[in-house]
Amino acid sequence: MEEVNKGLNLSVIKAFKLLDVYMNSKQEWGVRELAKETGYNKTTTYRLLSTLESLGILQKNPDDKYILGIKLFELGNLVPVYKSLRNYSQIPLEQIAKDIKETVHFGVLSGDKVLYLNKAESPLGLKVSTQIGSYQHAYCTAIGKVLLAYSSQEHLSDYIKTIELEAHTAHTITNPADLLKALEQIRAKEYALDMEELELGLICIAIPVFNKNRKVVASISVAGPSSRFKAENIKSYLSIIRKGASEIERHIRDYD
Amino acid sequence: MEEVNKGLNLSVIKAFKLLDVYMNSKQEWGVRELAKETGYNKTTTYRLLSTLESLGILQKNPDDKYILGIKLFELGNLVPVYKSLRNYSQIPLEQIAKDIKETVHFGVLSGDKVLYLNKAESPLGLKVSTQIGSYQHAYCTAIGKVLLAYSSQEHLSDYIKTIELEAHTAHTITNPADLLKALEQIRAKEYALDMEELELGLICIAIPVFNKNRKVVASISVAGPSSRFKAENIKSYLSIIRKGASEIERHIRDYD
DNA sequence: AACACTGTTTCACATTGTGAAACAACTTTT
DNA sequence: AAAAGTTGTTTCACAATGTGAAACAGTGTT
Repeated sequence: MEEVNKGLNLSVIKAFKLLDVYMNSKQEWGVRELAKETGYNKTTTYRLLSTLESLGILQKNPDDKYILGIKLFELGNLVPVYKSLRNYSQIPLEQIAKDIKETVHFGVLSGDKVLYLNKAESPLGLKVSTQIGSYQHAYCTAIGKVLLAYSSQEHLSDYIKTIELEAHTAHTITNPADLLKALEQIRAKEYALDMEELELGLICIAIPVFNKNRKVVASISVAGPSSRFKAENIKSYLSIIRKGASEIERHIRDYD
Repeated sequence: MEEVNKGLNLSVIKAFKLLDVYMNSKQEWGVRELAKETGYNKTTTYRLLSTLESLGILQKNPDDKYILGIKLFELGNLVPVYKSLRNYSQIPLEQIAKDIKETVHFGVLSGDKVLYLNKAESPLGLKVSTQIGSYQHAYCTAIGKVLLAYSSQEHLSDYIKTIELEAHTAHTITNPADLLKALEQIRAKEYALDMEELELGLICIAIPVFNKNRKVVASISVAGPSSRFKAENIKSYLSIIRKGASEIERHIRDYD
């Protein structure tokens, strides 16, 4: 229909493209609404949605809108990829969140973006809250910059070539040369700062998590409002995060 | 092919049936292996797997076996169903786990089974560890018995009629009349015990979580080895769990 | 060298999915 | 109260799409 989808099952592709729509926007969709969004015929959309509903992948609201169903939650929790990372990070992240009283994130580089695998939220009312399983740009987050700093030379040069460094705030790094310089500093200091580069008022600090071959497999960050995040705290924050990181590292020594 | 699947998309159904196989057993499957398991033709299976792989729903191991992919993890984390329950339970569960030093589970009744929505693990080495998103029989778990005890009369009589009360240990309740009597006691005491009914050496205690209409929407359980779980602790455990439950109840008053 | 496994491609066949249009059950507008 | 919007759902003729036996192409084992 579009390109050369050699021998792939078109219906299945369509079904998942329907589910994909839920990633970027609303939680509830009607038949015609989804049909317009995807460009599929109403009837086709209707039947795919009915099928997904019969499987529990989608479920219907009282007002006939479709939302993502429990079966999908269930399947998602079975995914073994990064599972050890997710499991072993849980308790250390909670400890860090408790000690620093800010939200802690744990992520890996998936393609060109940061994938958030786990988190532990700040006990305070004003806090950062991110969706586990969601993605964020790498160049304007502390986690992302750590992971970029320690990724391979080829991946990095590919990244620089292809990525549009979009300004999210006045502090976002938008110049490739500046980004490379920043990454070099991160490698030297073994931590990254995000000083309101993604969002005004939001500051993050991140460090790498190594496996036994000193390959960086993930990154931990602490994120909080600029009102609480003072320069004099960085040192103590780093030692707390590093303690958590080495706890994780102990368990994932063989991770690759 | 099987019954009257009025107008449903067969390819999509097959694709998800392939994913379903991952729920009950292994994490890695080859093409022919999955074909045999599902009864589908090798070629059909191969093409469905290729399609799912191209979507990131599955991914291939170095040895050509398929495992569940990140995309599925991502989609699973988007599911809004029970999301508020999951979110608001996190911190109270952690607090309970910290206070009691045993693993804490949080679940709802989904169909005839207990669906585990969240957990907080014991800080100790010897501990219970359950897969979030997984299911367990209701009649032989503390959470399940609580949820059954507070479910509607119709649902309960349906349950009793259809469910086979299989003995997992010598302590499992296998007689419908005994189960009904046990549920009655649970309603009277507002908590349930599982004295090694699912697994030898495993003891659980569970209480209901109410919404503002006094409808039970979930249940919290504490699970630990019989060596640590003494009768004299029950009272103090209950008060700790109840504190957590009321914390959750405060947030989910309107949940239905 | 023969066998037993994998995953993959081919090709003739018809089952299966398709989409315009009609329908039914609703709100909102006239 | 009628008309014009919505919505989800069903119909039906048509062919595109998915199917599966068999052949192929790799690996590892006997």
